Amino acid sequence: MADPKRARIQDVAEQAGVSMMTVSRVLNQDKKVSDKTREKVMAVVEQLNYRPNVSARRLASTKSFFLGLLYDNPSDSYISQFLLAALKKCRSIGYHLVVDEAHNDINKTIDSVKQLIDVTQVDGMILLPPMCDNETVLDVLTQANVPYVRITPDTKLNRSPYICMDDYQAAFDVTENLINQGHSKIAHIIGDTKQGVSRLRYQGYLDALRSNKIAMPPEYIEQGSFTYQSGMKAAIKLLSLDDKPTAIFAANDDMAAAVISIAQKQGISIPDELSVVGFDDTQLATIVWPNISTVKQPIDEMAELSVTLLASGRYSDLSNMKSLDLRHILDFEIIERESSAINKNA
Amino acid sequence: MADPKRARIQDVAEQAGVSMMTVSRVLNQDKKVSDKTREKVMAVVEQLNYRPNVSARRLASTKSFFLGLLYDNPSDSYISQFLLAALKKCRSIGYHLVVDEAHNDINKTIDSVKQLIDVTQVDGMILLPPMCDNETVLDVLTQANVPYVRITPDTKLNRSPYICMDDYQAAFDVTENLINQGHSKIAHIIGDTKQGVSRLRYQGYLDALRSNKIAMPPEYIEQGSFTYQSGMKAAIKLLSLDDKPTAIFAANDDMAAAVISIAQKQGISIPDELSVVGFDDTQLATIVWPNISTVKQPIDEMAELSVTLLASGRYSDLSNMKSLDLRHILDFEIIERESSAINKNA
DNA sequence: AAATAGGTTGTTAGCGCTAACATTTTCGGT
DNA sequence: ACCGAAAATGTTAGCGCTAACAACCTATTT
Repeated sequence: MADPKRARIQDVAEQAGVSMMTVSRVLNQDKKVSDKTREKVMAVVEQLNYRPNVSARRLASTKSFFLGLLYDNPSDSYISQFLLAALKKCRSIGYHLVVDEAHNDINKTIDSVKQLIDVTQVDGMILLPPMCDNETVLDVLTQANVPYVRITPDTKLNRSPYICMDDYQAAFDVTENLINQGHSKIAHIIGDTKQGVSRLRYQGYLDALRSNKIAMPPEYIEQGSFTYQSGMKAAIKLLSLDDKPTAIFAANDDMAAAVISIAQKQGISIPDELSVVGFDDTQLATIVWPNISTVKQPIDEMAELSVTLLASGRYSDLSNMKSLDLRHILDFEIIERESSAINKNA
Repeated sequence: MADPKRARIQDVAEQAGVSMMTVSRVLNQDKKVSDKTREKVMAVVEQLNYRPNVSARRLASTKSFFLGLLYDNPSDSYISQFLLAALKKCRSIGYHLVVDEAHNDINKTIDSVKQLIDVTQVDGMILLPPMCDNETVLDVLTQANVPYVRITPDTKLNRSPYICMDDYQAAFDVTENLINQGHSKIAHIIGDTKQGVSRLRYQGYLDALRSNKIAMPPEYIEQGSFTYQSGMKAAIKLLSLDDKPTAIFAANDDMAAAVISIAQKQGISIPDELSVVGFDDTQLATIVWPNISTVKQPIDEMAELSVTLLASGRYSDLSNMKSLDLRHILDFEIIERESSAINKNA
C-alpha cells in the first residue's frame, strides 16, 4: 500500500546539502532563509517531487491544517458547489476540510461546533449564509479564538473577514440590461425579507429604473420568499394585470422558474412575449426550458478565497484590522440564456 | 489553539493500568485482547473521552485512514447528498474523505486517480455511477491494490463489492401503485439507454402491467435520456395521443417535472386528470408544483455503508469472495406527493 | 581590530501512535 | 504437578515533521 519511493524532508535536505530544518523553513514560507538557499531547496523539491506528509506536519506543529465548514441547508445546490470547490482548494494546499451541518435547534448547532473545535482543532471556520449571521455561533468562535470567514453576511460586517459579491450592482446591471433590450415594463419579485440580499437586489432594480427615468407602477412589485410556490403566486398576480409587464426580474432562479411555468400555462410565449430573469445560476436555471437568464455568483472563487484566507493565518488576530482588510468583494457575471430577449412589442 | 487537556493514549494506559500497546489493540479491534482488559480499557476511554489522534495514527501505521470518492457530475444533486453523508460517516469513524471529480477526458481521470492513490495513499475508493463501470479505472485500482466499492454499477458485478437498490422492484411497485389507484392507461418514459438502471426500471414497469394483466399499447412507451428536454418531447407525444394515458411514470424526476410543465401548458390538471410519477427523489421533486411523487433512493445509507465496508478492510483481498459477499442491496421507499392520485375518471 | 547586532543555518528533542519483537501469563494434556 | 504451546501483554524504536534553542556567519559600528 505504501509507496516506498516517496521523498521525505530528509532526502531533500541531503540532496540540497542543507539541514532538514532549512527545508522546513523554505516550505513554510519562513522569512529567515536566504534567496540562494531557498532556490536551491526548491529546485530539489521539484526534482524529487517532494510533498510534505500532512500527518507528520500536523503532529509536530501547533497548526492543525484542518478547516471547518458550517452550512445550513444541504439541499441548496449553492452549498454543494461551494463545498466541492472548497474541498478541492484545501486538498491542493495540504489542508483538510471538516464539514458540519447546522441543526434547526440552534443549541445543537452550538454543541456541534464546540465539539468540532475541540475534536478537530480547526485552524479556521467558513460560515455559509444564513448561519454566518448568527451571533451566538460567532461568539463561540471568537471565544475559542478560532478565526472565521463569513460568506455573504448580512450584518455586523466589521466583526470578521467576509466574502461577498455586489448583489446591488448585479441587480442594477441585470435590470439595465433588460432596459437596453427595449423593455420598460419590468416587474420584480422580491426575495425572502429575512435575507439581506433580497433588499440589495430590490434596491438595485429600483435604482436602475430610476437612473433610466422609467416609471414603475407599484403593482409591478411582488413580495416572494425565494420559493417556487411564492414565485407562482407572484407570477399569477403580475400576469393578470391589465397592463402586463414585458419582463420579470425574479430575485432568484426558483421564483423565475415558477414564472416561466405559469406563463407557459397561460399561453404566454417566452421570451417572445415575456422575458424572465433569475438570480444565482443554480442547477435549476439550466434544467427547465427555456433555460433561465440569470446572474452567476462566483461560488468557486468564494470557496477558494475563503480557504486561502484562513490558511494564510492572517486573521488569527483581528485587533488592528481595518474594514478594508476584512472585505472581499468578488465579481459576478450576467448569463444570458433563452428566457430573455429583445422586446419585440416595443 | 491546542486543547491542553486532550487525553492521549498514554493517559488511558496509565489510568487503566495497562500498556499503551494494549489500549491501541483495543481501539483497533485487535482480537488478541481478553474481554476483561477490553472492558476495563473501554471504560477509561469513555471516562476520559479519549479520541485517537488521527495524524499520529496515520503516521505510525501502514493504513492511511483516508478514503477516496470518485464522481462524475457534481451538479447532480444525488452526488452532493451522497458526498455529505459519506463525509459525516468518515468523520465519525476517524477517517478522511478525499473527493475527486472525473474529467470528460478519461485519460485525465486516470491520471488524477493515479495521483490521488500516490499522494494520499487511500485505503479504499468509492466509485459513483457511471464512472463505476469504467473498466480502465477499475483496472488501475486493481493494479494499485486499492480496494473499492461501486455504487449502483451496471456491469461486471462479480468483480468487486457493490451497493445498489432494487431498481427493478421499485419500478414494479411504483407502477403497481398506480394500478391500485385505478389507473390502467399508464405510460412510461424510458431513461438514458447508456445507464443500466433505465433498462431495469423499464422492465419493472412492463412486468407490473403484465402481472396485472393490463394491455400496454406501444405508443405508451417513449424513449427519453434523463434530461428535462427529452421529458418535454416525450410528454408532448404522449399527451397528443387520441387515447391519452391517465398516468405517466417517468424514469427520473427531471423528466417527470417536464411532463408536469407540458401538461399544465395544455391545461391538463395534475393530479386530477393526469398522475405523474418520477424516480430518485432529487431536490427538483419538491421544488416544482405540484411536488412529484417518486421513488427515494437510500442515498445516505449507501454512502454510510460504502465507508463502513472500506474502513473494515474486509475487501483488501477479494480472492476467495463469493458473489453474495460482494452484493449489498438496500431498500427503497415510495414517496407519494401531490403529482399522483386516485384515478377519478375510471 | 574588536565588539555588537542581526540575519541565517544547524541541533536536539519529542509530537501520539503502532509494527515488530520480547516477555509473561494461561491452560489443556499428560 | 509439570510441560509446551498459544494467548495476552509489554518494550523498544521510529514514522516525518517542526518548536525551541544553539551556533554560526556577515556587516556595521566604535
